[in-house]
Amino acid sequence: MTVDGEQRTAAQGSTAADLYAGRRDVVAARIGGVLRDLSTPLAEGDVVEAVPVGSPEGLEVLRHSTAHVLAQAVQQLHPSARLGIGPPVRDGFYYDFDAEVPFTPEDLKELTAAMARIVKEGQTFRRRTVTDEQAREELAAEPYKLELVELKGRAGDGADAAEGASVEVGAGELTIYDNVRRDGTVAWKDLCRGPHVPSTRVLGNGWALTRTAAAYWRGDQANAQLQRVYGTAWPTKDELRAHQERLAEAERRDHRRLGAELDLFSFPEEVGSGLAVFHPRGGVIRRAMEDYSRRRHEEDGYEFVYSPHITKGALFETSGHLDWYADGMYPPMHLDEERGEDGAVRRQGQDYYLKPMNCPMHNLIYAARGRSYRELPLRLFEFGTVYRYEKSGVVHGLTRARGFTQDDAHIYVTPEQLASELRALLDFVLGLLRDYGLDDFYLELSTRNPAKSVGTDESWQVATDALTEAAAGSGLELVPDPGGAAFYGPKISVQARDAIGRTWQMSTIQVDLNLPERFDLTYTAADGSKQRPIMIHRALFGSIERFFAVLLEHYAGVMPPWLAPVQVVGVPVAGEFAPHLHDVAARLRAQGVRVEVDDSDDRMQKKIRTHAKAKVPFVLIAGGEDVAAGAVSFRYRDGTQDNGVPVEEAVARVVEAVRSRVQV
RNA sequence: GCCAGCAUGGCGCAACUGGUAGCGCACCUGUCUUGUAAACAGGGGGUUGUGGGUUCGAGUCCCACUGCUGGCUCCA
Repeated sequence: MTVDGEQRTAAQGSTAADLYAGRRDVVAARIGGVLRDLSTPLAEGDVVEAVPVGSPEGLEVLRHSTAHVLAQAVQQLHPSARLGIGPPVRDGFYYDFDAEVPFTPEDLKELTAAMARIVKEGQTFRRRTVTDEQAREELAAEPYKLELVELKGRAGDGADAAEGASVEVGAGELTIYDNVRRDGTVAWKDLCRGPHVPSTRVLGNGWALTRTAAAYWRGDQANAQLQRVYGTAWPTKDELRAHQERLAEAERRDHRRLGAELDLFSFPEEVGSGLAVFHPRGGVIRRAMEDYSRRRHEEDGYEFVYSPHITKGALFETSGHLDWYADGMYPPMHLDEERGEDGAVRRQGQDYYLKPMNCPMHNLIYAARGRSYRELPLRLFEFGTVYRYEKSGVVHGLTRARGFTQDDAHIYVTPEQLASELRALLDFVLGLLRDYGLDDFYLELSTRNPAKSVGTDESWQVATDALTEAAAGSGLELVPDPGGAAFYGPKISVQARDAIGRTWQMSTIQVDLNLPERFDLTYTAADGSKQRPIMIHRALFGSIERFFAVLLEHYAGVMPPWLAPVQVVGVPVAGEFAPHLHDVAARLRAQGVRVEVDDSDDRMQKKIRTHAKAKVPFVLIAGGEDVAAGAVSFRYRDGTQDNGVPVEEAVARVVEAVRSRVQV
């Protein structure tokens, strides 16, 4: 047989476990290309590869096995709990249960203790094949597992019955895993495709339960709600700790936390859920972001428009938004209705809606007069604030708000212009994102969902082809997202990875042949005929508030100087040196630098601490030596110093850092 | 919207099984002021998210609402 690329012979009846007896890190084997348990007997000619616990597949096996131990613990402590699905997920696993009483944090502690006992006991996972018949019999008390068995019998193989279901029932035969105690008795069993680690001991102490949550059976809101327990699992305790440290780092960067700490924005309860107010310091950052974007758009041929926040409902009937998204819109205000004394309507009222989108307004601007092909591409841009009635459970800081401002542009082109405009647009978008400090991207192509879309197949094909071509031209990885498009057209979205590796959906570019139709938009072509323009929707930040949050988390609040609320603070070593710093500050201010001098009666060390915590990019310190030399001393945010820098040079250094938008 | 948890001065937290609110930072006042992350002293500030209930008595118990957190569903 072939073992990890080498020819070897093995005794009759030996297993993969025998081959890797000396390697404790091997948790499974790939035999003939299929992931199998180590206990699998080998046959002549088998091609065997080790699956180490640290490999992506090894981690999945480890995590899935940990999920089994969790389920065993749950049924041990809560015998009436019925089993749902328990797959591995990123960094860990979950298992869903139909439990009479929802789990509490205390339950989590008890479950952890019960799991630790099972792990320590060293139960082995034993695989056996069962017929559908046997499975139905053995799982008579597990209605959810039965449902998976039934689904397997129907179209497909059941693996697509629900997210994660593939770990329970694979293609072909059904298998049940018994958890066997040392004395040979069966502690617990579960319908499962496997494979599993050989013994619960392998799990060691590299796992932890993290939280409980509710989840709908098979991911459908119409189904029963199950109790989900999440956990994380790693090959070693050190790796578990490292993972927990990464979570702690993400928490330290949380924009909601930094927003309060740095006095940038808040969500007053009096205003309403999901509605932010920006404080002066947050306002500076936001304005710097917007100003730069505005300038770049001007340079790239965009024209700026403005539109109201509220409109009559008919506009959203024309656009189709009321058909598709009425639930996500704030309910209408019914205005102007008059009734007689008999209660009968004398004058018909009107429904007004807060706008959830800017595009219908921009279409009206386009349609305000006849358009010539000479005007195209016509690029209309607006920082347009929109309002969406997000469901209460999804509102999340600035990243999922009920009121937010899109940097929204609609570009009207002739069919001939579409391809080149898209290509240029993608360049423009990526370039601008890089200027804000993001530089690791991939693209996603969201295509038509037939159940949720309007328009002809041809128009969707044209639009999708144009986007695919533009994406290919960028050289970036393109991930398909079938059915992910909005109702009016396909889209490319730019996904950006931040400083700690998380990905965020940033810009979107959508090609739309449907709204121009609905709004009956036309232009006069060179031959005098009326033609239909194609519309491109694009948002670069998506939402300014959300982009603000992403940048804040990306930089962990340590904003590059051009975005920092206060760019320079002068700290005199003693009060008598303050005038020197005020002179320096005046020179900086004349160059547009946001600078303050700390005249408070704190001691110098305290002032440094204060401004370090505020993450001010440049602290300029001046004492007797600096004044005598006509210099200042730099203290950077990482604690490094550059002392005795001549004032002229210091000013130039700060101005250049701001101008070039570098991080310091 | 659903499930669970949480809500105490601006921020972070404390107050045993119900006995009438305290600390640190921040803020204000005064004194102090020479080299890179916290000088010292004093002071002000909370009807414990809102409304109702139980109780002799509620920050602590119950109900509703509002908001937040973590998931699920959703995200034009």
